[in-house]
Amino acid sequence: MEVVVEKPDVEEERKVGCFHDDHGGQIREDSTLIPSEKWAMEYTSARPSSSNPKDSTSFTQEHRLESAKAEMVEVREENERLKMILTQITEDYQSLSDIVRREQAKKPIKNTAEDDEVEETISLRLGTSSSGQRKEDKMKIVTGKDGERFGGCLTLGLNMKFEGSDDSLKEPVLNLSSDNSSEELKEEDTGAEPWPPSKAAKSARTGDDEVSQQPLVKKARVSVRARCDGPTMNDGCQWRKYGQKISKGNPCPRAYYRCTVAPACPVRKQVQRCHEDMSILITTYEGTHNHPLPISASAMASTTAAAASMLLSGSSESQPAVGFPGSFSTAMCNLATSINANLHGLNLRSQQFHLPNPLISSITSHPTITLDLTVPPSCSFQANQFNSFSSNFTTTNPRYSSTRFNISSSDTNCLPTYEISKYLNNGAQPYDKSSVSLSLGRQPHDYLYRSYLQKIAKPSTPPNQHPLTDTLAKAITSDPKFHSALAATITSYVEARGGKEAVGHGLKWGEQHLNSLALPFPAAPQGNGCATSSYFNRLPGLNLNTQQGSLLLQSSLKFPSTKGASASPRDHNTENM
DNA sequence: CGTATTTGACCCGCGC
DNA sequence: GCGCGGGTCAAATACG
Repeated sequence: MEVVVEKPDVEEERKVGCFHDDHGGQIREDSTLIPSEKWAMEYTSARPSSSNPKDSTSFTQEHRLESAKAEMVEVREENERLKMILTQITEDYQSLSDIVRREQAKKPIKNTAEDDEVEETISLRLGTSSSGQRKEDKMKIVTGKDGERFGGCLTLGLNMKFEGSDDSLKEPVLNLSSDNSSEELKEEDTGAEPWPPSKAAKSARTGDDEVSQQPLVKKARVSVRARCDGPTMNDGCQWRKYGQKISKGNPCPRAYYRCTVAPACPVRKQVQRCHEDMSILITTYEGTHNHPLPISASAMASTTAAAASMLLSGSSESQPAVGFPGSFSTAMCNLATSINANLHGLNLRSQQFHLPNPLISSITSHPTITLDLTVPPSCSFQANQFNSFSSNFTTTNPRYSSTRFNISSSDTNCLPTYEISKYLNNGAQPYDKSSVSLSLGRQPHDYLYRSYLQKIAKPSTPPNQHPLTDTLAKAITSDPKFHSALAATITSYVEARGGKEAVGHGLKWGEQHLNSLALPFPAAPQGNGCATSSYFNRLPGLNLNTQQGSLLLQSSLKFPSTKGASASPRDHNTENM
């Protein structure tokens, strides 16, 4: 990185470029003055103001000098912040490496066949308890306890889920009912959804014999509906078509693909156009990659993994945690973040993202989660004009009231915004009595601010609503799973923004930041919104603004990326394998 | 010529 | 037990 110190006469125009260039250099080594700063010092000292009485613009030059100095200070402060972030990342990386090393040391060396057990962490926890239950359209999800096992970024969501494990996870059985969603199920059934269990059994041929251990277990599937011009979504992975069938109820042929990144990768996907709207492409993923993935592919993979983990995390709903739906929220955060990080760059015609009702289905006893990118959101974030997408998610578990998640994103150049609005009508109420809306995304500042102002201006929140910050604070402090969810969100976002530099840091980054900041946070804050704000504001790069009924968790994380725009998730998908 | 895709045959689970 | 339908295999074909 070369920095050219220009003469003052010509510097004015290039100064900004110098600052920009210097960022990496500052972070890299210089702890003192950057060259441009040095120049500013020399310039200011060597050229006293009004040295030339003839110069009628001396005042202007002096003014420029002042502003230049101010910019220097800002840049220097920014430099310090970036250095702190880098230091923290380095430390986190070290700690994560230690953890991984310890994990590997604990376990005997596994062969590649056993590596497939990573995939089993999904399949072993999902499935019907008995085939007879299918008639009742009910599904039992069985969760395991081997959540500690993880492999690579793909299992991030799953891994995170179990990091926050507690007693609620030890009740592994949950009945997920889709009774109130039969219509949607039918619709999906005529589409690309069915994935008979025979396939899972067949997959045993390819090496993983977990089916023999749990013959009734079905793999989780993630179906993505999106408007797509191309024959398939560019999800960053490499696929080989191995079959095509005309399925019943849909004249459009269904194509079968398998992942060819690794020879023994068990991941399959089905691609089928919706016969009702030929512009909609239905892609169904099954399985977990047993190999490292490029950033572009891991984005989609982590999204599907997060979606799958959200299926799994429904198990925690059987025991509602105090304040927030625990691992479910974690998985949702992972999903939301993964989606945010992922969907830019897919060759989608629409980036509206909608998780319709029902989201979770049990067609052919396969737990399936559908991510619908085709339905406009019903919320106020109609940000399509900003190249955004949003996701609405609604659980249909009749045991609990609607839990709604909204994931929105827009311009990748804009700061991401994590919004948790209407989080619990009453802090004392368990989440299952409340409407929960979680929004994660990137909004243009102006638009976000506008909608934000609208929310503030519109006193739609119930008069008896407790201060949001109280509720959130309680949730964070009382529910470690929400804590984990937040950490996962931050971590996932960091990975998405930081690319290779951040991938591999795992969840520890967000977790540790939260942990490190949790200490001064009162265990049971009482109506102290400032405490909450300061709590988040101390998180590097995160700004939290709280208002009644809405909470903005604004991230301005900046990474010393070598490429100026490489932090954009869109760029991650430009790598097409 | 190597690789990817196509396509008919086959397998298997499930419902009747 | 039989038929149906989804999923996979593998030979044939297409493509670069």
